[in-house]
Amino acid sequence: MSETDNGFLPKLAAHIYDAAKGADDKAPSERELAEHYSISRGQVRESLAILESMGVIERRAKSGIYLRRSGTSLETMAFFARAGIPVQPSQIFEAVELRKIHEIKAAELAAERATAENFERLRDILNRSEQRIAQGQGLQQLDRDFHLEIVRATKNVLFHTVCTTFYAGSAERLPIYFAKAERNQKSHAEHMQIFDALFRRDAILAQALMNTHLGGAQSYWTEILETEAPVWGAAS
Amino acid sequence: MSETDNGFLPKLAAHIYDAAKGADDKAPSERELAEHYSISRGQVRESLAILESMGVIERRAKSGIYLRRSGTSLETMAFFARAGIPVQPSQIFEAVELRKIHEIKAAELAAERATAENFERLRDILNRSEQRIAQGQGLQQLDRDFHLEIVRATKNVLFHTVCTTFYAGSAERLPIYFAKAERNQKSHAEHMQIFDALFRRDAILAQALMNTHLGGAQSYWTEILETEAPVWGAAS
DNA sequence: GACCCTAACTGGTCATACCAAATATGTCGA
DNA sequence: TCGACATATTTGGTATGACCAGTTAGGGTC
Repeated sequence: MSETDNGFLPKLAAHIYDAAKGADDKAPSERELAEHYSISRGQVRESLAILESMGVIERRAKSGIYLRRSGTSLETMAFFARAGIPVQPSQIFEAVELRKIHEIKAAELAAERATAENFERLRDILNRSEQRIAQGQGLQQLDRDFHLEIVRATKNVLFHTVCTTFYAGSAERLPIYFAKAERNQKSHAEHMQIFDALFRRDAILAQALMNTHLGGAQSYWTEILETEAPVWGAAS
Repeated sequence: MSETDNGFLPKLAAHIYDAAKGADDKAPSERELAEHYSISRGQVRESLAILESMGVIERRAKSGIYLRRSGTSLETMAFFARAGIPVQPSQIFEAVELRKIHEIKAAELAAERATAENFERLRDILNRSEQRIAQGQGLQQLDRDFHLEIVRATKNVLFHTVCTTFYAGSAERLPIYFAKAERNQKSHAEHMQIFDALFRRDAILAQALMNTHLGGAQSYWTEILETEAPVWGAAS
């Protein structure tokens, strides 16, 4: 969740998921988990309290711990992805649509509000993107940086937080998209165009370009969702 | 955060906030809190673990518990509001802007995707709004229902979840807006117009109307933010 | 007044125990 | 054979007490 994330929580969630999915959604008992990780029951309970507050599990008194697959909040989705728990295909489609809603508007606002610092960062990201492409590597991380920097340029911190959470939830499946070299090049070229539009403060053009840019990704994912099973985000 | 919310968490958060704001952001110790609520230290620690995972507090080993005012995630803001902890004015402004981004687009999508069920619910909300206005009462709850029903009509569950969280975070200050009768009438009239546009599947008009509708609220809050201190959401 | 040492405080962790409800097990009778 | 009932076990919920090792504050010294 926050910076205090110690890494144990996703591990525990993944453990519970693995054990629960084949056992009627029932997770191991607190005492079993404590013994498995060689920690006290109190520590297990602290972690379970957090997982319950996030809607990942449900604790029924005198009965057991049960996995909840219905959690659809942003934070929960991001957490699921981090823990390697697959999400529902419909959730992915919805996330992509919402991302489009956010970032087209972000492009418009960024064209108006971006400062020299934002442009500098964007330029740096584009330069490094070029290098990575020259080396034949995917630019999933830089793609994320580029888009989030545009959101940051809107100067709306809450907006940035929301979008960051979205990317955290999709981090697992971005590498699939950027596996093909042609997609990297196409993406980079479009990023360059968007940057130019932003730099020239052309909000209309920036919106249009972002629309096209994300539309391509959207149709790609739509296609994937219609043909493949939910293999992304599978447990490592 | 989720349905398991027992009501103790907001109370504890409010307690910590009250004690910490005048003491260099340092909260009472675990042992003090345990004695104050007549529960064991373990129970206190479970609650504190959740609060920490939400970014509300920070626990420094061997030192103490400290209030964090920087938490800007959606869930955290909503939680702050529920616990009666005032948020920063800038956060309110950002939330309003983000709400505008969301709901204008929601109006467009709803015009295309709304089903008979959605229209039925909207009609019901409008009817009840009329009754409330006739009785001279504010329609903060019905306003929320109206806007969220439009988002629901987009058929994007994640979208609806995000917007619901936003409203949860602003529930404390809505009554202020709807205290004046003229604002209620104006709001209701605009809702009627928006409904007509949606029903006629006129996405362009629906967007425009929603833009105007939210723009009015936005300028109102901007004005408030510039003139008043952050009194909304004050502890009850 | 600056500095240092010490004692109290604090979060982190563990072990143990008891409760009561839910669940599993085994027994007995039809 | 199978259903009904009594019993034993499991499980989450909660509380108590203890120890550790840094942090912090107080007191005393120079």
